[in-house]
Formats: sequence, C-alpha cells, structure tokens
Amino acid sequence: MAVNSDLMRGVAEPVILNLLNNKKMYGYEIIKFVNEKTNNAFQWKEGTLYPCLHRLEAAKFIESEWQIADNNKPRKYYTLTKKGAIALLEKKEEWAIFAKSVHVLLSA
Amino acid sequence: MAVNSDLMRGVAEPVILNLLNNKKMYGYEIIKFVNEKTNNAFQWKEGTLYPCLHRLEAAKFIESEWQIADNNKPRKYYTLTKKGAIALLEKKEEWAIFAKSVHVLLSA
DNA sequence: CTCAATACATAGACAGGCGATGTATAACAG
DNA sequence: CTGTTATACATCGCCTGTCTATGTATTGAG
Repeated sequence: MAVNSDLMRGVAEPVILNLLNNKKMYGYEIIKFVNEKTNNAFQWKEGTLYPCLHRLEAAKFIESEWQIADNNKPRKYYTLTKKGAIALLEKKEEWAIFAKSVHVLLSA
Repeated sequence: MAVNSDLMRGVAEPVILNLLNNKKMYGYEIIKFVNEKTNNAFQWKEGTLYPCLHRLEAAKFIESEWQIADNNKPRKYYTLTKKGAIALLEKKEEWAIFAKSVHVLLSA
C-alpha cells in the first residue's frame, strides 16, 4: 500500500509547490490532501512536511501568513512566490526527465 | 541536464534488477549503459553502483561470477536470481504506483 | 473529564547517493 | 619510454531528506 520511503525523497518539494500554485493551503491540510489523493500510497507525516515547508520558505519559494480559522485554530497559510513558480516549472521538467528515464530503464 | 540526486534515491535497485533480467552484465557496463541510455540524465558513479550491487547480492537478489574478458580484464558478471525476479516485479509495481501518484499531484 | 482530532513544531536516527580516493592493467599518443 | 586516458574493481566519509518519536495547545465528542 504505502510506497517505499526511499522513492519519496525529493518529490515533496515539487508537489508542495504545485499544490500552492493552485491555492493557498496550510500544512496540516496538505498532509491530509496528499495522503487522500494518493489513496495512502503517500503517507506524509508532520516530521516530513513541516521541515520541508520551512526549507521552501527559507528559499523564498513560498510565503506564510497566520490566519484564525472558523474552528478557532490558528493556521499558517502558505502561498507561492514568483521565485517559487519558476522553481516549480524547473522541478516539473526535472521530474518529467527523471520519470521518462526510469520508464526507459524499466521497460528495456 | 543531470537529474537532482535526491530523486535518484531508491531507483537504482529496480533498474539494476531489470537490466539483469534481460542479460548478465558487469558493474562498469551497467554504469555506462544507464548513463548513455538516459542521455546523461542519470550520471551514475562507482560510489553509487558498487555498494548497490553488493546490497542486492547480500539480499540474494543477484549472483556474481568472475570472468576474464577479451581485453584481458577481470569482470564480475551479475545474474538475477529467482528471488530477485520476484523482487523486481514488486519494485516495478511500487514504481508504477509511485509515479502515478506523483503524476496526479503534479497535474492537479 | 477523557480522548481523538486539529495544528503547529523539533530532535535524533537512519540510509542511500555522491565525491574522493585507491588499486591495477591495457591502449595509445608523443 | 612515458604520461594520459579508459577500463574495472572497491571503499570511506559526508550530506541531507525522510521517519519515528515527542512536545505543546485547543476544540469537540462521548
């Protein structure tokens, strides 16, 4: 069911940037969304996601702002920066090349 | 040109098993083949490949035998075991699920 | 009143890929 | 002859992203 965590390496960043390209989201929401969207093939945990968000923010690929939700809980919403949008394009292209390469090597 | 090394994590094993499923190969040959086949998107080095081959052999997924080549150099040829063939199927399936998941998350 | 869910965060362990380095031989150019 | 490149094996230590575990705080359900 769950995909080997070795494969997970490096995909969190492009995935997060792509999600934030569509709409602002907060960390906990991203975790639930990704796990549900992949039928738990991905099983992201806080220990993976939050450090990744902080890395992306430090790189100025995303920005954050606190908001109080309807349920009265504080949420840190993230949005994509222009720099992040460029990085997203690069990472998507990189993924495409990578996936194609693996496909070739596993099809041969 | 070269793909981010983070993405590389975990793909060496299925790729090697798949190559050996087609024919026996030796380490140096695998490096050249993979790099050439991916147009250098993959840039495998000895430090990546040899430890991986040793891991796979320790797991009894592959077996090795020394042979003297035409050029008078000793080569360690690897072949896939039955256990390795089963592992290959599992890893291929895992890759398929993984790649599909990433595709979904990057397409959204 | 307790427990689960929500929502943030960090710290330490783990492990695979990478760069660097090492050995040895063959082939080739100068 | 000699230096360089290519072949072919191997290992060591670093780096870094993921994982497990742990922590804090609040809300709502039972």
